[in-house]
Amino acid sequence: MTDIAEQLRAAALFQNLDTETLAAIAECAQYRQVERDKLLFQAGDAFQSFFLVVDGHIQLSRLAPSGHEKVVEIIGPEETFAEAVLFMEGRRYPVDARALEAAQLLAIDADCFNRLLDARRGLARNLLGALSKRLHRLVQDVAALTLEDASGRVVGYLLGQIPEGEEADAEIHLPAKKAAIASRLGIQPETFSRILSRLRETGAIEVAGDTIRILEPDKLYHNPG
Amino acid sequence: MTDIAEQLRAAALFQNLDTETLAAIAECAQYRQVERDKLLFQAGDAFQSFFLVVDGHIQLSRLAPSGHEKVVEIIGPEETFAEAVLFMEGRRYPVDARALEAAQLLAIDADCFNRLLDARRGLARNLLGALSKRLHRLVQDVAALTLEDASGRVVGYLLGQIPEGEEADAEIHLPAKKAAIASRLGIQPETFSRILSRLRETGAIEVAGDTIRILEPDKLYHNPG
DNA sequence: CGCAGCCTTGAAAGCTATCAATACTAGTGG
DNA sequence: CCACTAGTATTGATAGCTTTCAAGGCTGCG
Repeated sequence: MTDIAEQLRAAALFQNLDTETLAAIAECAQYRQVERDKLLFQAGDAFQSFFLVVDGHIQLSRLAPSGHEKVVEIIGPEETFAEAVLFMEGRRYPVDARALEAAQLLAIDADCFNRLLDARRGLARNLLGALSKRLHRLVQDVAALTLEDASGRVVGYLLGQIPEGEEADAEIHLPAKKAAIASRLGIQPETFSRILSRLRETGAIEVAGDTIRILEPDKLYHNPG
Repeated sequence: MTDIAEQLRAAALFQNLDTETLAAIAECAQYRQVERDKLLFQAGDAFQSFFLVVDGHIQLSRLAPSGHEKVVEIIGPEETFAEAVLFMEGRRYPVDARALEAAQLLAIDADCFNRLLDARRGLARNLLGALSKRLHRLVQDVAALTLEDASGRVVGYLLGQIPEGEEADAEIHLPAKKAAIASRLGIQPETFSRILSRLRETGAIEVAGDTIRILEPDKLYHNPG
């Protein structure tokens, strides 16, 4: 098995595929580096490939007519993005993709992958699963944006970042600059900072740079602004 | 071709499928009526089938811990919903589905449809297309919720409701009670009402019950609260 | 006619954004 | 090793938009 196929296997999108199929996909893929703060693609660009993050973090964002930027998602290692564009009319990327730090990616060629899609059973199913999961997360985001206030969204985000099986005394590493995370949560950086301060003052969390330790999960709730 | 197959063909999800495949799907489907305000399913219910709206409108909503209800989407005739649940872990509906008015639906059995998915080429592709489209819309929603204020979202919604090729003097019929649409837009009914009033006062629109006429599209913009 | 539900309108309170200034951090160069 | 600088984060004060609470108006139906 090639190096690339090995990387692919790590992604949820490509799990449970036979080695032959993985090898075929690997033929469609090639490595790509992006420097910190560089654009990988821009909203409106013609769609050529989708991506698997091998190392680093990529930020997907949209620009508003007013000039404000909104972070839609922050993608980390072993996660894929832009797969959905394969099936969208127009075949253009709907968002900007920017590297938050120097990142290594695998670019999977759209046309090449498309040909595999009909031939290989299970591949379409994997994609459907991946899209459904993303869909579900987005629905949750929309609900959070309207049902919860800023504190609630921050708390929800922190809880969602807790690593598996580490409920007590969890330590979270923020995957991006605080301003980017604030945007992802639909709030201003200042508000994000203030909310963390309040949580810190109540003894719920401990903040040290981009590391946050959850001390008392119970205290996270009911901290209105 | 059966009556059911004919209905299926209307949905974007089942377009460009050969008649044999359509007939096979029709075998998985059966009619279902829902009375006004009745629940079709509830968040947490075991997933058994997804739906095509033949007539009427269905509202998908989520209940917050606080007891508030948020409308995620309003589904009209020839549209499908809950397809994504087919591929989600847990196999439970993530939202409530309620009829806004007496509605007729086609319920497509999940297990039955699932078996077709592997056998029939093109079917998976259609699903992928449908999910991608929905995904894209949700991303736009998320962006709108954070990039635009309440007026901007209302205006965006109105523009999105304009029927094809009717740019000038368009007439819009609101598909649901104003309170439901307000929730969909992430605002309170009072705010929705006030924003429509302001647009009316500026001469941009004309409101008569659930019918809205766009008089001067240019005036829709730049009407801060 | 009268009731119930929905929508509209008004006034006040609350949350978040904005503007502004100060700390802090990391990387650079003297 | 320290000073400097640019970017990032925090903190403060104010303004603005939206929500909330309340009351009045409208419409359709029994």
